[in-house]
Amino acid sequence: MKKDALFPNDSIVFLTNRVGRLLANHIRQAAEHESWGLQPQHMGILVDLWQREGVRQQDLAVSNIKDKGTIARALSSLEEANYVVRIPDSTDKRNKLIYLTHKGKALQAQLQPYAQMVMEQATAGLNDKDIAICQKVLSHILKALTTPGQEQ
Amino acid sequence: MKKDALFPNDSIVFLTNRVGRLLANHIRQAAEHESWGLQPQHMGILVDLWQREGVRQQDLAVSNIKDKGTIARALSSLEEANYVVRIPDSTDKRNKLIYLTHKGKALQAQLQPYAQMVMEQATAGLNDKDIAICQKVLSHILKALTTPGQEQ
DNA sequence: ATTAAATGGTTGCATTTGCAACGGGAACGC
DNA sequence: GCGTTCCCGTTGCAAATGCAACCATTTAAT
Repeated sequence: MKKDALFPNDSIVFLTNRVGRLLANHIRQAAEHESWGLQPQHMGILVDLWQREGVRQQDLAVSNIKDKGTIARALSSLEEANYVVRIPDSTDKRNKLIYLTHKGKALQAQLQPYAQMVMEQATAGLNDKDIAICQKVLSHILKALTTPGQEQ
Repeated sequence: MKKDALFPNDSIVFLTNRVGRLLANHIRQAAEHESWGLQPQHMGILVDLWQREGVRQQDLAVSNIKDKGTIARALSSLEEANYVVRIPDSTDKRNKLIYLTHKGKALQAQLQPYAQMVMEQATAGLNDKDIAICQKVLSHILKALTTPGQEQ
């Protein structure tokens, strides 16, 4: 049993936590001098929307691993800043479907250089295969802990 | 240039963010029914202290990637709960050195089973070599982004 | 059909957080 | 010596967050 290595600083638990905040901070700071009024919380939501629009707030809450109330408030400011719109769902009036505005779509390409710059600095010296494995492992963990009832 | 894959949900930036919070949430919830009055923020600080005691608050702030004010308040509650003590540094009276109490040290072994349980669920189906590579990549990124002036 | 249970979004509240300002202490200048 | 600058910890403030309560709507039960 070499399994005592759960709490040490090189364990996945705490590495993901710290690397995650670190990367987000760097990208945000790199892009900060621009005129976009982006708050830290907004990035994760926008990333989701760049991949799939028309989702419910609840969907965004789940994939962002945040409370639905938190998402609701973040969307209010994103809507106020004209990045997204809330469209009532005609088939189920409880839902509001979230869509990007033109401004919200354009932001992806504008932020790209900053994200790329940070990632290049972060991964300099690493080979692409290891990075791919890291992504695979993290994706696996994400799925393992979010997919509701499977194991045992 | 296959470099468009920075914002997608499978990029390291957002995987680390979400997996990090997810793992921390799971461990905390798994251990929640216990009597320890632990708050989410406390875990990261304790992990550091389990590895090296007698550090300054500033050191904890840097390694936890949090504001020094945030760390100061977290330590106040940890101190109040009798997990740590602040010892004034006699050689430099600006510093306060943080040490674990007996209760704080004992907590590591008590939390271990919960952390292990969550990690086993999270990494079931992954091979140890890939997990090790993932840790290596994340450690590399952590160092690359925290070591002040290096490349370019 | 009517009632009960479940779901989605909003809001109040308390906690957590980062930022900035402050004060005490140390290091370096003169 | 004295003053300037820097570093560390603390605290006020505003923003972000989770939780829970609430309302509207849908679905299930009878």
